[in-house]
Amino acid sequence: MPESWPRVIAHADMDAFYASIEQLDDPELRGKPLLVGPRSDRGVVLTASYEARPFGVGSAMPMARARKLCPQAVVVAPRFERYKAISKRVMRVFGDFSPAVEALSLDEAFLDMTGAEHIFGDPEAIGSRLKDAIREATGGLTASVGISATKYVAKVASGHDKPDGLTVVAPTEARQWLAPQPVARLWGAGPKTQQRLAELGLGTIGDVAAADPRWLESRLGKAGSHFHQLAHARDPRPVATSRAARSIGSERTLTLDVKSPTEIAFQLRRAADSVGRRLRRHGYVAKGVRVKLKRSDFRLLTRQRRLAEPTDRTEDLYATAIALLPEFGDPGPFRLIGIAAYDLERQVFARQLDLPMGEGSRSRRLDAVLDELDKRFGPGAVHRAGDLIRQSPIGPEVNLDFLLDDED
DNA sequence: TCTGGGGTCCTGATGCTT
DNA sequence: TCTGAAGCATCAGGACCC
Repeated sequence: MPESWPRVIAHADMDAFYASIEQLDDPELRGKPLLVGPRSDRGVVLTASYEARPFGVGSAMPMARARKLCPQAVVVAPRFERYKAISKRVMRVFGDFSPAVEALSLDEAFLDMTGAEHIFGDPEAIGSRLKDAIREATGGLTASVGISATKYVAKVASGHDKPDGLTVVAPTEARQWLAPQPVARLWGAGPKTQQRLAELGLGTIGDVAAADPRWLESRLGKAGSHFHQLAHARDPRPVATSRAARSIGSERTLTLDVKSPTEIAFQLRRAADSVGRRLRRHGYVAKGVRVKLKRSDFRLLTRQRRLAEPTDRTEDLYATAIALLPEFGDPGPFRLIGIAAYDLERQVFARQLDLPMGEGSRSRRLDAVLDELDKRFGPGAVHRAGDLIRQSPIGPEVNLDFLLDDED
């Protein structure tokens, strides 16, 4: 590896992922402008195919506007299960190239390829082999790849020549390469920050690099010094292979705004059910519940409450959400209703510990589990709290879900 | 034109503890 | 016992990303 490459980081980004999958699955859609998103007008475009983009249509655009701009576009409802399945294939390809893969979403990831030149060749060779492998594994989907020595520059590079692009930026050239690009390419600078930067007379990444970092921080807070670092192509963040979730939520924009307490309660129940299911599936308990309501005028309101006991039970989430409602002091109507579980903690499932499932009534089986834990960890090392055994020396929690016959 | 759903992180206000 | 400052946790809101 040349000494000028302290790390080799690739960022791979699938091109118009959802739309390309729809075109792959249905040859009729190939070569046509296509929008993936809700068929109703109350929503936004998830992905527009490259044929639709010349009409000015892009993701996150309100569906109603997209249809006006491109009336001939075919609209397809998203099929997330299908996208997940293809994503798995793509991620497996990434895993063949590097043990250090950080997935950012279904369709993009960072790969730390440091030291892999001996196997795959120089950065250009790595990039084209990666693209070929993706195309082969998916039956024809393309990805754009950026390669540099930092995550940030690799990310900007992958977006430089879309679709089906490959951009390699040597670390010695990174700063110069970034300089003429607009501040919109700063990762983390959205519309508000771009506006602020413009007011400060900063239009390009080079302008940000040339600015005094203390002055930037005084104007933009922590983000100011962060942007200054990025503008100098400095980004020491490692490719993080795993991260624990911090919150799990479910929210829905309703077809019509709702005001009736019954309807609000029904939506909270639906959201609590979805969140509870996902907490249990992923082995988390939550220590807090947050309710989210969006008024008809789009003002977003949140209220949250910490729980006396961590939980993954739908009933607890729902009851807490209902109890939070009076704290909003706003009767609605609301266009969006949602719940999030936050302050998550991993728990160890009794099944994973190979504890006895026991026989007979629930309380008899519970006694059997407690006896076994006493034997393994000493009397009193664990105790029961609700439907969990807490303070286990082998993990934060032991879940007794399997004793709950009436659980879903 | 009229604004999704899944998240993360940051900031400022507030209240509790020492 | 009172008071204030410092430190910390929590909460609500906002910006951002894909």
